[in-house]
Amino acid sequence: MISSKAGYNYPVNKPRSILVVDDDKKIVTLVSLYLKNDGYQVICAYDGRQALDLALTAEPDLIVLDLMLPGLEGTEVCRALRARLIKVPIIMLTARSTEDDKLRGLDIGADDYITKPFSPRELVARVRAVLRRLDHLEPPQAEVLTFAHLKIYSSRREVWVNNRLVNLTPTEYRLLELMAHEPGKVFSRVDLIERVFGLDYQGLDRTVDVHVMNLRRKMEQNHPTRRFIVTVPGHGYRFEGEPEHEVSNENHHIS
Amino acid sequence: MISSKAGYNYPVNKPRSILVVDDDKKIVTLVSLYLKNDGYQVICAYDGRQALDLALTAEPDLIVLDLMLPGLEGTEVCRALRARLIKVPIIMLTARSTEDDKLRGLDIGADDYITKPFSPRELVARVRAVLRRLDHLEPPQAEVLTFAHLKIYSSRREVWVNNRLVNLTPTEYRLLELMAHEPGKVFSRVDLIERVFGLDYQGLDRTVDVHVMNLRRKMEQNHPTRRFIVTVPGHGYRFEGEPEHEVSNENHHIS
DNA sequence: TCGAATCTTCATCAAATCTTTATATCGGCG
DNA sequence: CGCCGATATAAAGATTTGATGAAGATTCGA
Repeated sequence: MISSKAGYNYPVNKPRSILVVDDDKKIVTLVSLYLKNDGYQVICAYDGRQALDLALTAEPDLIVLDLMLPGLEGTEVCRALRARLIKVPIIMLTARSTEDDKLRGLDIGADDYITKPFSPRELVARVRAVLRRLDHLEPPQAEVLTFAHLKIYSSRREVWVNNRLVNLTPTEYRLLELMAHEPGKVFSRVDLIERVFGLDYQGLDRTVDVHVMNLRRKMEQNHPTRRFIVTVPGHGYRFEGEPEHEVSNENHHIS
Repeated sequence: MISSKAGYNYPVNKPRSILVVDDDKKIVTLVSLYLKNDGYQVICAYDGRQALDLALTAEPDLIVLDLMLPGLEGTEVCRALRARLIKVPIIMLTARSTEDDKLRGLDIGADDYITKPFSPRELVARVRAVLRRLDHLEPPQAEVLTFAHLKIYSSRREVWVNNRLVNLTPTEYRLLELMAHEPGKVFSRVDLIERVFGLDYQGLDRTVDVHVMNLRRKMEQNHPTRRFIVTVPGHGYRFEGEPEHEVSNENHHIS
């Protein structure tokens, strides 16, 4: 399997190979140049069919894949690979920067995306970042947290509410990610402070309130009827992952 | 400072005991104060010999240990305990913050260290963190308390009576959780006050009556024929919980 | 170094919660 | 039956808590 090559035990000295796929040859050439300059071996493909073949036979360590390709769409290539349980990291190139495209890329299993026009330098940086992440293979952490109307992509630290990107500060993101990992669990302000700011934090615990408020405001801007973070009076906050969780004490029956 | 009402953090189950060792009595006193305020039982020692004795006889759940001690060095105490395969978690207090000291502390089997001068709050936070880390390894304590027509989800702080959620105030929840942990045991009003509000509570013990009444009203709204909290005239209250009946299928309605 | 983004603190208000007080109820007992 | 101590209940007042807006402090990158 390809992914084993790109993973944990990969020899440090052997150069990584990267498959670059785009129907625009100029782009492929430019990107190859930069990647080679950074010490990678580069394989090229110019359509989807070719890309899929090479992905399977050459077993690259990473794929840079254009979303729109002649013959076989980039998304199809991605899906086909994932369907075969091939976990090689994929960075999507999206022509337009519509949110739809970005989301589509992440949803079908891409590890990262970058929108055209992009600087080759940034692409190289992202390649490095993705590979580094795999090498460290962080404590097994869900890469994507999915709930009704909410997706959290931890590889990019991105949060999407109702298919729209939410611009969060680092603190807000960490708060949300922490709580979303254990939906329903009540976190006290002290819990949150210790795990978001560290054990040596000196400030007031009321600070959490403000961050939660800002988080709510930003998220509910995209989904006014849904409250993701619920106050538990006297004790703290919790993330509600289930869309239909009834929180009233009215006299109705639960099936 | 963190404004958590003293007593809210008191563990429902058995309080943890912590051995604090330092030759500086002022430090011991200060640390003890903070730990007690967080709901721990504290034992003190002022030299290494005493520390080792107490560690063996009192069997504390955690030790806060100064590195430099008269008589027997902290490192020696630590080593001696580990040599006897005693795995009690140890947090080292190191006077200086040289990398050497830190490493030495961790090398000889400490679980964490903190360098002087330190904030008592940070120490308490580290104590909590170490204990939490250990708890994570153990089979988690009863996450759900289940009785006939009553479920208490402690991580969610939710109480369900007859499959309906009951909206409790913090005090009501704590009262119920405390008593439900020992069904049948009679709690005097003073017992309840001390464990729910803390030892420094100033009010009347009659206050408990009111909370019990509110608790009953809310619970019996969902199950009029059942009295969960029974009065024991002249003594206090006790929780009556029958173990849950056979539940074969979740998809039935209760009428 | 400056400026923008972010974080922290603070003041205020409304709502939830807690405590006290006063009165009602209950059970046992002479 | 009426008294007594103890508990239940309702209601009023006091306190605490959380939401929120805004000001000041800090951080970070250009």
